[in-house]
Amino acid sequence: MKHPYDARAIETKWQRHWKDSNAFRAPNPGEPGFDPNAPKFYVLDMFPYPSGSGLHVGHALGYVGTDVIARRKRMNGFNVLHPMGWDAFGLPAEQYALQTGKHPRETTAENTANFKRQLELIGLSYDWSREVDTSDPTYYRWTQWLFLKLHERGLAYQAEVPVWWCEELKTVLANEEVINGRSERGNFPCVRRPLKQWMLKITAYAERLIVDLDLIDWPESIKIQQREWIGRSEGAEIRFAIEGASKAESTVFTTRPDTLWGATFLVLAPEHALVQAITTPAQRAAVDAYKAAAAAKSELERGDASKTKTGVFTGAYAHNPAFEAGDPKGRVPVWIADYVLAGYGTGAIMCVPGHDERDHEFAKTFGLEIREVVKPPKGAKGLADGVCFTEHGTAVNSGPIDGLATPEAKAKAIEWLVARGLGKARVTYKLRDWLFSRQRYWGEPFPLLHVEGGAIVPVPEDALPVLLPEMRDFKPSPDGSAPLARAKEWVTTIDPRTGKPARRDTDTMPGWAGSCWYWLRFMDTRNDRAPFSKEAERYWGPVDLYVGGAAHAVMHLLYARFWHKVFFDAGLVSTPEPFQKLFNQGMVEAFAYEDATGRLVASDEVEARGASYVQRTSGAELKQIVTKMAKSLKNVVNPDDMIEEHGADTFRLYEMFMGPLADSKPWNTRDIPGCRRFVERVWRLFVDADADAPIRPQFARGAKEPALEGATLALERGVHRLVARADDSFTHFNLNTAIAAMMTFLNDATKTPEALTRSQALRFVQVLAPFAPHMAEELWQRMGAPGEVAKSAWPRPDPAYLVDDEIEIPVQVNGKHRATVKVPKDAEGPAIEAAARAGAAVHLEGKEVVKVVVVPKRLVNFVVR
RNA sequence: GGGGAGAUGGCGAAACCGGCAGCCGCAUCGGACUUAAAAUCCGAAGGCCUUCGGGCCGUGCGGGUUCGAAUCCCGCUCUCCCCA
Repeated sequence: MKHPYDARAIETKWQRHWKDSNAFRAPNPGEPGFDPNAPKFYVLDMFPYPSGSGLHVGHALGYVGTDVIARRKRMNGFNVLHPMGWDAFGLPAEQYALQTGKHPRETTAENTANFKRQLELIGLSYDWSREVDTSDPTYYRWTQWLFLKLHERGLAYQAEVPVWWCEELKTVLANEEVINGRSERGNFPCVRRPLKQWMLKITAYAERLIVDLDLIDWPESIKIQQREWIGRSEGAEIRFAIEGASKAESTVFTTRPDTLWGATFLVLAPEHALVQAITTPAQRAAVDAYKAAAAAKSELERGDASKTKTGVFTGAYAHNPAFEAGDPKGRVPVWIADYVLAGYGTGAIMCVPGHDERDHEFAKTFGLEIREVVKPPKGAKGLADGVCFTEHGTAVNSGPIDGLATPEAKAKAIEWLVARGLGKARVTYKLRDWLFSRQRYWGEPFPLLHVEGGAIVPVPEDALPVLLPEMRDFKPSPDGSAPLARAKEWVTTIDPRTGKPARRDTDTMPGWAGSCWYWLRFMDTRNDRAPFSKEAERYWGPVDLYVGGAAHAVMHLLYARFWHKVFFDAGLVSTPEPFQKLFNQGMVEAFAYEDATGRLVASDEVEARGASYVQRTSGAELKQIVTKMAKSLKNVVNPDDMIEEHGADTFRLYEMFMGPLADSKPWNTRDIPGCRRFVERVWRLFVDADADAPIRPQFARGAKEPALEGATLALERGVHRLVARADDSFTHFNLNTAIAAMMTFLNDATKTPEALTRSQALRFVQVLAPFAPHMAEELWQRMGAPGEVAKSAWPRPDPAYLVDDEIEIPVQVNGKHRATVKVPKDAEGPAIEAAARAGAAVHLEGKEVVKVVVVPKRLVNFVVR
């Protein structure tokens, strides 16, 4: 064989060609090769954290998807920006380092090299000249610079915030390292303890983060999740004076100011600043004990409404401002309870046990007064029936607002409070300010100096980056201070502005920091005077299509939007939103096997016996289930192995052929040969492996084009249908249907290979090109077509070829399919009906036709009696 | 606990605006080629029944709307994902 299909040879050849010719470099405006007339398209993957285990086939799904889209967009004439980089700072590298003693810088370099090798093996058309690494000083220099922009605008501040502390490990732990109040490592008890931390004031943007969701083309489900997360609620702040000598006052937030007249007690968060001051000596011991217990709980446990309510009386009383001074109904006890969170609203609530579930439970548990102030509408159950009524109704026992429906009662109550100076309307959000400090080593140092007198000043721009000091031992210190605090020479510095001694800030930024602006750096990666130039941003921004897992629905996508909006306000970017369209690819799952007891059996111990599966050692019958890929299940599939065995083109095709990009679906290595066969059949259609010629003569340059008739005409229709179906697949991201269309065309062409023309073959290869780019390029070259298929113009389907002259129309009787008739494609209603009557005559005989539904080009339905 | 997505043959799936359910593959079975096997090519195939004409059932379950529902509405079950 002189021209066998040799995936490895073809793929190596073209990957080298793309690299050597910078085929996918996207020049910026003003650079050589930039085409100002072409529209731009910025398609971005969520960049990966380069873990030690490398890419698996699930990561590859999104990357292959965006690559197919990017390649087709180039063929559609767009300037395509399609970059890739590494979200390289973060906890896992540091934990790995603590275990192995290998510096995170080394492991990160190895891991990114491995990731890049894997991505290149897949034949992805990234512009590698724009590669970024968030842990590289040339990158984090600008992360620090942008942080200072936030700092300048008053959006970064320090606060005492509770963090997880593990006494046993003598360290601060991140949220994700604490599970049910115990350390993930070692399972030791943890407590929340206050520590001074950097916070970012994302709450200042809460409203805009909600409102601007209307500007972007994102899945509604993600928008809903973000709105939920931000959790806007309207209500009022009301001031309750505390009884006694102190002039203390407690401000509560409520969404139901109309129920003020039913507030019979207050509950403060255990951490509330007032607690200390108002607790009576008799209650002090109980209060202190309760506070200590609350500190050990996570917010989840505390907020869990199903749990029995706990709380402690402070001994103090407050005055409900709805009532006259001295009115005993206005004298309400003040409790503390852990279901009230310090960070939400004002950290204090007024309790209306008649109309709030949790307050109701609490009052019943502790024997507090329950008063009805909202009468349920007719038919609904209320306090009279022993039920806590929380919906809208009519105000009763509520003085000035009696008789009003809940919405009006709310408004009137606020008016009444404002008039008396007792409260005001307020909107509050569940969203909390963002804890931005970590007491960790492997992250961006804060570019801040603590100078004499306690002030904190930014490091001047020209002194950036503040380099992460070289340290060998970066375990957290036993006193809870950050590892950087031990880099003594690094910490001790001078303030370049005054020449006076200063101390560096020793916290580092969280793993999210680098991903808060990377899409901007990609626009102008090598800029060393600014994070990115205005010209580049104005041309490339915003990202047209952002693809990643739905896992990042809130955290990353909210943080990224927040930073982008700050940049927008600072005049650094020209759009209020960073990502115009968002698309979530599905999870790639894998089969796993469980035995009769439900125990999981590793995939490599499983053998297929026809349609069933058995355990190789025991012969026990197993059930196939679908679950995520995990090392522990031994069902992780590595793309390297797949490519080694079948080639990158087959691998890419299978990734896309599995199903719609958005769906979760199981990887099934057994299915790959189908795609492999497709690739080989394409090759054989074009190349006679035993001949001398690199391509069958009928497809070579200068080959005679047969007339458009008979089988050739049928194939011509097929090509147009193929392109139309492929185009359609790109609007819905169900690229599997484009591949199905190619297979259909191939099946047809294989039946009458001599009828296939060079022009049809070229167009087929063009459609193939985004999916199987190496083979497409090879065939394109062998056909002697000009340039590269990657840069050729995507074919357009001609509607005239999309429909046959005669079409088949189903005929139904009473909605049941009874016959199929052939009619000319433009046949009108009466003609179709006549044909249908004839076609379904047997089924109409002796029946009375009551109604006929004729949908031209679609169907006919006879309704008979 | 809250939020999101989903359920179609043995398996992955297709089906545009409500109009022939199951395109295209996998696995399976039959045939051709071969000394043989692999590869390749051709063909069958949702289930049940059949007098071989065809008939009945069928898109997680139960209702509804409609000439007509995988698709729309109401109620339920189950699965997956995310957050803390």
